[in-house]
Amino acid sequence: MPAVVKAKIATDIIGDLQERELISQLAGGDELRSHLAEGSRTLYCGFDPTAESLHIGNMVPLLALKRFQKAGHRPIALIGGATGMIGDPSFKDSERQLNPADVVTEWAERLKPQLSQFLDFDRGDNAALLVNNLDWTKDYDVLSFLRDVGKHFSVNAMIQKESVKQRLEREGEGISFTEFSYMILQSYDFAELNKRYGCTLQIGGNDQWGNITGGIDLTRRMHQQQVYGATLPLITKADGSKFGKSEAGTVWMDANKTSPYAFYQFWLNTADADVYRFLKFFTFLSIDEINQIEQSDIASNSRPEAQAILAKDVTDLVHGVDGVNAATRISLALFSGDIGGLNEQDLQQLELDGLPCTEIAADELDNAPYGIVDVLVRTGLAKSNKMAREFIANKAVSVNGQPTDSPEFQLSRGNALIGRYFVVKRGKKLFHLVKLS
RNA sequence: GGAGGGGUACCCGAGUGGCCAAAGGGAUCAGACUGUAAAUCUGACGCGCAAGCUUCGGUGGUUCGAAUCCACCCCCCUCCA
Repeated sequence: MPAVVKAKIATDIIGDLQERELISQLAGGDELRSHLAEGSRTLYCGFDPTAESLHIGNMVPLLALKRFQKAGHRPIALIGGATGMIGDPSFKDSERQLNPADVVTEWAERLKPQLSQFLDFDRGDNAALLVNNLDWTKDYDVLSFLRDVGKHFSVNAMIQKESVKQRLEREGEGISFTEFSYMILQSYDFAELNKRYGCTLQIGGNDQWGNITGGIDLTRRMHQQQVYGATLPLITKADGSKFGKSEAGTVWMDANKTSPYAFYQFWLNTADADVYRFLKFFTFLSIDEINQIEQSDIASNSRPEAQAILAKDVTDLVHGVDGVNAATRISLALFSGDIGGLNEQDLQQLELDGLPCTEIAADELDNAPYGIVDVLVRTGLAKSNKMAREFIANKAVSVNGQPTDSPEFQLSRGNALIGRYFVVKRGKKLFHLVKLS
């Protein structure tokens, strides 16, 4: 175990996180505080490959790692190549299907760049690390594992964990041994990271409490080391709906799954009741700065600025300055610009910037012009012809900035912008670009 | 293995031979109001321009007519063994 860097750590990171309402539970409490105050410590957070991309729900723990790094500690981002093969049962109400091994491998691979972009890997003493728990589990044989690791776990204690209780107690539901073992694997990660890197703190979502305390116990038993844990709250919205979904579904961090524009729009649409909390959760603005924004929004008595700041900051964080520029460019063009007056370059830029786009062969259109109803369905702006007609009847559709009130309206070269573009709008904020090719 | 209860649209849930494309609520979507908020109000919410067509766990059957009755099958829940 590397010697602890004795440099005095100025920031009370736990206090800072608490101020941001980012601490749910602490294992270790005051002792953890002084442990962190004494010097640069190593901490970790795991991310299982359960999808091909991280989503914004994963940002809270990921940013927390970054916050710790900024405070002088060393973060480890762990990819759950092993745990992802098993599936975490914590607070899940039913057994889940195992993902195929090659899929998990592929997803794990995709996590790497997403995790890396947030952390600083070139920062002297507290440069971040990226590890994969498959490295220390894949060649561990069953008998040794059961003897060396399993022996430290009491099933009596494991079944007391709140995270699996409903699976054990609820009628008609069960839990396979496979999922039940998940806790052991994750606990072992903590012990292993403690041994390898002197890692003394694990952070994770609220639902990870049981797994984290499991790791604390195991590390004490295997390595006689006192380690700590902290959980972060589940992000909630004031209106009770689930955080992280837009009308298009999950908001992903992968630009190919959720464009920077859509990402930016998601944050821009944050409710007033949530936005100042979200600034604390998702940005690195100080509490003072956030309070100042809130005060000035209240004082101005008009449209608050907080949403724009949030959207810009978070988009910058995930998609970089180019992403922010693309997103704001589109937003400006669509929401406050004159769509009919966009020039060719603007329109091409909209497409490049990630506005949803559908191509229609131009000669196809010459033979049989597309009615607006068809176009709405084809672009996915309406689910059925019937819906499309309803939208038109409700005056909810416009083409190139011109409201369309007839279902007979047809797209043709004649009414295209620069002869080949249509900006179709449905409702107040849903846009689609149609391009003739 | 025995006894009872249940499976209805995205979710919850009413309906027990025709008046049922199926009450009510939630979610969702659109419009008005606004700030690309919230709240509120209005409307839509299986498919179809329409005539009409396809839905009530599955498959057959009874009937002029079935979500509703009958048979068999599948799944879930409760109690007993």
